[in-house]
Amino acid sequence: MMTELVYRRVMRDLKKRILNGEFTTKKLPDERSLSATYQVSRSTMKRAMEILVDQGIIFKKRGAGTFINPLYLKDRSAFRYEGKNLGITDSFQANGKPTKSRLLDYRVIPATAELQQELFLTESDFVYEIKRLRLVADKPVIIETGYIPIKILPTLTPAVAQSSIFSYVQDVQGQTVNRAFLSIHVQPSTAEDQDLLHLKPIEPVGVMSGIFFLDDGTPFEVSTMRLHYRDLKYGTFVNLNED
Amino acid sequence: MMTELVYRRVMRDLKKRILNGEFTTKKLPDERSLSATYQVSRSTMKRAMEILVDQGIIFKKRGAGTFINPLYLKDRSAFRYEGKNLGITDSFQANGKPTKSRLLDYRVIPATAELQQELFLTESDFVYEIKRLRLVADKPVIIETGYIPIKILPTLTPAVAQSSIFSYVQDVQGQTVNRAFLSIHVQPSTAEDQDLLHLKPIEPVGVMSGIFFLDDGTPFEVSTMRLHYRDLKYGTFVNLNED
DNA sequence: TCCAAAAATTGGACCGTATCAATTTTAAAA
DNA sequence: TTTTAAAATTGATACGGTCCAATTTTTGGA
Repeated sequence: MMTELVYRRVMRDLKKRILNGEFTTKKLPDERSLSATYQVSRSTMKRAMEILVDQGIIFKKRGAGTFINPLYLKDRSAFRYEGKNLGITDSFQANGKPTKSRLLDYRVIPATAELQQELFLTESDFVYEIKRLRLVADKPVIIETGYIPIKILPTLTPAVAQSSIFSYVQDVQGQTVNRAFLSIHVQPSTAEDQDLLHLKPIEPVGVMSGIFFLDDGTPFEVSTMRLHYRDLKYGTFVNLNED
Repeated sequence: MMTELVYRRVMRDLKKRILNGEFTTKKLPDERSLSATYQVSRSTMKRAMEILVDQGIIFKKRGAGTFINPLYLKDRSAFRYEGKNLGITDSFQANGKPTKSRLLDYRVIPATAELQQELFLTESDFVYEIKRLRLVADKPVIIETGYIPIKILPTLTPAVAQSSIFSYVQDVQGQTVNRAFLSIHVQPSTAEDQDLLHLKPIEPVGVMSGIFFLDDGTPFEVSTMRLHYRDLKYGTFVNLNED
């Protein structure tokens, strides 16, 4: 069992205290005092607080102090924007939706030059090529083509590929897929798109492609998802001051 | 003029070097060497690199090293809605081509139910409705509609609305817009879309909408951009398991 | 040659310090 | 009382260090 990291413990506790309304003034104690009460260094305290800042729960003003975002307490559900954009999270994680999956293709091929690049492989490496059609309520929604290095998942079978590969990874390897680099765009549809996704010839198709990483940073899968444009929904928080 | 922060200088330089292809092996020197060459502490080096990790440009593997995300270098799209350039309200760049902005509409209206939700307003609140057409090389590319509460920016004028609202906020209120919730989808086009963006009736339109927040968490603006679907491109780094 | 153990490498967590900048508070002056 | 200047507060940046965990490389023995 992994011992919980200090800054996460502090972060969680502080968050809990905020939600419990322990800070009636809407102002938190200063960093130095907080780090003293938690018996951690100020750097760790800052790290914990920074996460809450990113979540929009608190904000800091140099020279003045740290304050609780009143809107957060007022209506926390409004801060959970996830409800609006089930688009992608759904296809990442198997969260209880009535989705089915049909295996269109499943084979092992040598890694192409492009795949070698993207998954950090060599010429001698092989990958699974997995093509699936995802159905929601028996309607085809996503055509997904994914490539996974054999050496990462030597025990993969078609049966597994048909259901959730990600949870399989978690079971077998104890690792989670939790980061991805995604690129989203829309392009003219192919005949196959039109056929499977019920698109008219002139209608375009939505494409989400990206690399998925394991906990430890290993590139795990390269995947392209093609979907009806009406299903292309994506929402995210963006920090604007990072350039 | 503010002297540039050390970690930002290092971050920018490293980013530049990566994009220039200086690290052919797709592997960066280790943190300790890098901090030595940049003459900064390891903590500062980590801070600089962490930003690039968040941007999806590099990723790290403990014990192994730091690597360049191969997808990042490839597929650089026409528009990059990243960082500051995420300019729904403000500056967005298009490969150095000259962009113009035409004010289509500017009025004050009562906040609709939806706006009340998104901007935390009440029935008695009013908002500016600002509609602009953005042109790249004299061709209309984006139809943008934004809503800003009067009580946040009582002094806004059409002249300002045509140029940069964000920097205006900074000047007048000393606040920055530094976070946004951005959502992307595609929907059937309206007659106006078809007209302005040269879409055929059956072709859909790309929509990017965002809620922008000030430092203190106040929602500052709701904005919607409608654009030709071929221009709808977005790259992002996703973290799935956050508390 | 091959394999397992040991060593070196590399990123992660945490600590503590010094200095600075923005803001608020206090004290002094008008 | 009001205004102004100094002092204290508070978060931000930057430094450098220790220890640890994951991975890779080297080494030594079978």
